[in-house]
Amino acid sequence: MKRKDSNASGFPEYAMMDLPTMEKEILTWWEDNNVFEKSISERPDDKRFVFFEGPPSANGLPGIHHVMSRTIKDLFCRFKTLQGYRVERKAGWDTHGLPVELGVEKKIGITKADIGTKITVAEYNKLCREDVMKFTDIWNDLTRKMGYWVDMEHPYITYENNYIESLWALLKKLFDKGLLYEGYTIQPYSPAAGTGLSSHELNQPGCYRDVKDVSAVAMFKVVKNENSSFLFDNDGEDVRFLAWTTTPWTLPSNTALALGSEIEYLKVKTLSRYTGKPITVIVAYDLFSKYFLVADSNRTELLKSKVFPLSQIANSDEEPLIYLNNEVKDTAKLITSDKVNSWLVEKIVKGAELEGIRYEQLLPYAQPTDGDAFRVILGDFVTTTDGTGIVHIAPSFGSDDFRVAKQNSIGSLTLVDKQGKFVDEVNDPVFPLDGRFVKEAYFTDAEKEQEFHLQKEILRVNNIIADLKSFMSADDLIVLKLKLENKLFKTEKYDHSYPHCWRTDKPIIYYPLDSWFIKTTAIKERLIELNKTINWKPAHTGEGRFGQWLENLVDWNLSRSRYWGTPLPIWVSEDYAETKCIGSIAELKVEIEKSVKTGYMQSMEVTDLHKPFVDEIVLVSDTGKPMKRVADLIDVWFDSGAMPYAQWHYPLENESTFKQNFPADFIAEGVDQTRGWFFTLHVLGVALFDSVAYKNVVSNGLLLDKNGNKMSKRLGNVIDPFETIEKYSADATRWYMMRNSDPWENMKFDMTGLQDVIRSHFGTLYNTYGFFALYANIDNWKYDAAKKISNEAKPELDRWIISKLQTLVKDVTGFYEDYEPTKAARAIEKFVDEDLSNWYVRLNRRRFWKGEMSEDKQAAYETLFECLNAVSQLMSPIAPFFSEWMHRNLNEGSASVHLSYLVEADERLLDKDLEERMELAQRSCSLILSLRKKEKIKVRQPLSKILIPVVNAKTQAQFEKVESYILSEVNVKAIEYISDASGVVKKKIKPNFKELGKRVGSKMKAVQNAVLAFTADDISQIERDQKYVLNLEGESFELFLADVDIQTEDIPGWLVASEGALTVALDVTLTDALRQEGNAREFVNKVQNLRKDKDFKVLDRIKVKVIANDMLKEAIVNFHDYIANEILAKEIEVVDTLDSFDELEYNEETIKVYVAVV
RNA sequence: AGUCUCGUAGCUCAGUUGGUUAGAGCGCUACACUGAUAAUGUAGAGGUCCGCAGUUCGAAUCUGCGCGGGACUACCA
Repeated sequence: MKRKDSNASGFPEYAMMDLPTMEKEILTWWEDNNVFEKSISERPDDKRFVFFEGPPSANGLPGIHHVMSRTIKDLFCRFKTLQGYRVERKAGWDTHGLPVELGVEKKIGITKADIGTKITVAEYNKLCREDVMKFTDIWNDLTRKMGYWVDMEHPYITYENNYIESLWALLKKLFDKGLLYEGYTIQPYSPAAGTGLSSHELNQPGCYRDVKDVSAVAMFKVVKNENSSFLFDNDGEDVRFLAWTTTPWTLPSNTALALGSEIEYLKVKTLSRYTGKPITVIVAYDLFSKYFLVADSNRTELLKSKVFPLSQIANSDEEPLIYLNNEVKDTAKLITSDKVNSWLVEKIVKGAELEGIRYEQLLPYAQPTDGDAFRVILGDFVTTTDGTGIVHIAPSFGSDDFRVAKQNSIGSLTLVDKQGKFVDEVNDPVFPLDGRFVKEAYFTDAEKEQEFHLQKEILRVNNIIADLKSFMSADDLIVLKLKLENKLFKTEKYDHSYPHCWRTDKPIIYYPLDSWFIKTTAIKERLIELNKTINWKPAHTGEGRFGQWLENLVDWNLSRSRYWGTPLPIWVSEDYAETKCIGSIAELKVEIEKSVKTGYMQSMEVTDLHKPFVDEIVLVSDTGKPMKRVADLIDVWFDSGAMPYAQWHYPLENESTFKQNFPADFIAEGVDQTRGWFFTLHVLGVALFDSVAYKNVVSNGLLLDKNGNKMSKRLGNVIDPFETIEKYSADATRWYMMRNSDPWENMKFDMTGLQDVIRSHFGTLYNTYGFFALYANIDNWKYDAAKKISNEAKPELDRWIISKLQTLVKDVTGFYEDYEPTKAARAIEKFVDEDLSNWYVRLNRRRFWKGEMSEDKQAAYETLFECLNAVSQLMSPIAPFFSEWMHRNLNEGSASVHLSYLVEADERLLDKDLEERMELAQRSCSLILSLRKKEKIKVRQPLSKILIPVVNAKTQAQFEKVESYILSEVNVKAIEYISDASGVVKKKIKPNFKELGKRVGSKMKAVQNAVLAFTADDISQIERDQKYVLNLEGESFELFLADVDIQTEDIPGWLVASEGALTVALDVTLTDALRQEGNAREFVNKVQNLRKDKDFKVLDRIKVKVIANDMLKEAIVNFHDYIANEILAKEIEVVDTLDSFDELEYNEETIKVYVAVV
């Protein structure tokens, strides 16, 4: 930054604040002096603060939101360094995963289908490896420029062999603990492509498409037994559950029905619309009108009112409510003429009462062998938004189904194979289903044609459809079958959006697939328990979002069918009877040796743990069978969740390093990582070491544009971090982000806010420093701790700001320790702006520039120096550059502020009384200035007297100590204090609701009225006696002084202003003497401005000649010395004519003045 | 759809265990101040505290039901 002073000694002074340039200079200095390295190496090895860096994906470009999250990471690390901790920060790169694969595919113009044909897996992975690190330079550049201190020279990289080897070792530990198992889960699956799909893939554009499917409401016949008998009128009654499905092909695999426990269900007598037979159906109340004609909504309400409340139903003698064709009310007349509109509501029950009721299997092609089945269970996912409020459960074809079935020990049927065809067991004498595709879209045209002829023939032969017109899908056939068997209530076409496979364009199905899992449910309790020991910022993320997630934990599916990632180190024999989990390269080599000896493979070097190399390895089982690696890669979240271990190549080496660095004291990432990195870190910490992985975690919110929209390239509202830093500086950006709102809130990023921060905070501080440097250099003052003036010897204002500073140090340290950066930043801002700049410096300006060096001056320099020095430390975590700049300016030749040790608050320097009276002074000044303003009397015009009513001696004593500040600030000669006894003060009283409300409660209104009715005598009485007995409707209350607020309302004859309990009155009478003095000050002001215009030096002596009017003459005569002293004039001469002069506006007149340096 | 979260002045945000006149900064308007001067002060205008209902003597604050924004998870009969 451009220096103003040419001489190198003293405190540097600058021409203009230029933060971006300042930062570049500081960066160079840091690098030349290895400051970051020193900030670690100079701290003791045995006092560590452990930080984990969440690895960003180097595959994408950094954005402004990275500046946000990294500011948070950086600032707490810097803060802990100030406190004397050693804080190592190892950078990391997340390098695996689908985005990398997709990036490469886009780049070279292939699709997944081309892998293995147009390009080998080896070539493909090579490209991924090259491509993923392409932006590292840009990342490193941003890291440097934003002042984020992290070790970019020794990062952990998730694709490196050592890293992967660590992952293998950890997986093996899990395997040995029995926490790694093979199981199956319901996943999106494309039969046509023969592969499972991830949610990423399903969420690609165009995957969800609107299709028309056949939906069916099937009827499940209730088995009458003890549980269900209450649903039956007689033994012959045919009671059915209605359940809706958009995938009738899953009905043969139905094994349960799910109801909502709080949902109300109706038992309704009606007639089958297909067979005309009388049936009784169970359907949700809310959906009743969807299937049965109800005249109008009033009827629905009536229905409800007649059958409710539930508690009354049991012992109600009332007739059941019957509507027939909406009119006739007679059970006997329930007849066949109008099937849909004939109904009779008999009963209403909650879902919970129906739990456990059994029903007959709908389509008994096969029986489940893995559990009980065909029961009513309760599911929290059941709604009444559509369907019947009863959900058909096919555990193999829906994830909710699977989960709820497992919870209720319901058996399952998987009557569809991996090609998407019904298995042979679905063998129906009439309807050709076995071996056929469940979705019409899977058939080729030729197959469809062939199948159509077959269907036509068989339906004709069986006298079902004489002449079938078109192909029937599996859904159609099943619906037809149900219809014929009186198991169908209704069917219709249904439009909905359904996911399709992006490779084949065919609809996907949900299908149980083999996958490898980490059994997180086995350690669920421990995960929850240990989570409670983690300090989450904000707390609700830990308790709410994360806590809930843990409560509803499912096992972690590790398997991914991908190419570029960490291979699962598990080899299995062909019959799956034997399994080996490999935990290291060494172990793998031993196994390869064995295998080579057996002859299953050629000897080979292990150089890369990725596909396809590991897949070429065939091991030998203990019983001598060949073993192949399972094809899966693992979830990339395992990569990053394992970084506490793998970054050190632990557990294969570096045990002591690991132990020193686990668990983390602190981590921070975006809130979107709650179920990502925060979760996987936690799971692995608990599963492997029964420990939390981190003790404190800050999850920051999203960064939005200034209108609250998400930043996106499409909207063109993306903020470039490099441009922002270049233009406004990193410090201002960091400070703005931290001070604007708590980091866990979403933040609207607005450039004008950034400019405000520069102007108001950095500008003020820069100015304050500049002011200090200017005068300290004139006096050639240097800080010398040995010669310090004791605090007691310093004036009131100095002790005040020092006291304030102690509070600030204490508060800010506490805020940082609580991970509350916003509170810290705001406290610092407030101190700098309100206390230091706008009160301390403003009131003290004279002390700095007036006269020779003195002890008082020294005290002022010392005080301001100490404040600036402490502020630079306190702000250094958030604004590392500016604080460095100020610190090094203040302490010539010193080391970095980031190597310093944080000041501690000295409680002895705290003086609450002093702070209180200074606040009285500030508030008084503000009131008096507002009075002056109201009367249009400028501050330059002295006034004679202020009147302040005081309630007690202490308050008066407090005022007296700060009297001089008030008087000089508002330019008044004297303060007079009056007590109540004077009787001139008119007061008003009102109840203190907070105090009184606690005691009188509901009588508050009456008490309020009584208090408001107080006379002046009543008020003096309570002030004198400290209490007052109040009579209210025969009861008496003791009212104490603390129960009321008494304020001065008016002082007759004075100009009065009040704020809370503080009242000031101002005497605005102007005497001649006052007027003359005012005129003198006016003249001084004008001449001072002239000096400045003429670029006189601050210390230049001048001579003055003036053609004065009478008003000015008088002032010059009576206040000659004062004027001369102020304007540094050796002589002031009143003359009649002037050859050369300047014109000055003086009290609405123009005067001629000549000034010159002598 | 579920979970979490946010909603206070034109903008960005405070607002303690509920307490009666809801605050700050910026911006706007007006007026001052002036050897910190591309700084500063004072005043004014500006609010259905997202809505409705409830609890209470009293609700921005507590409860319920909605509305709107956002995130995550899920995509389901």
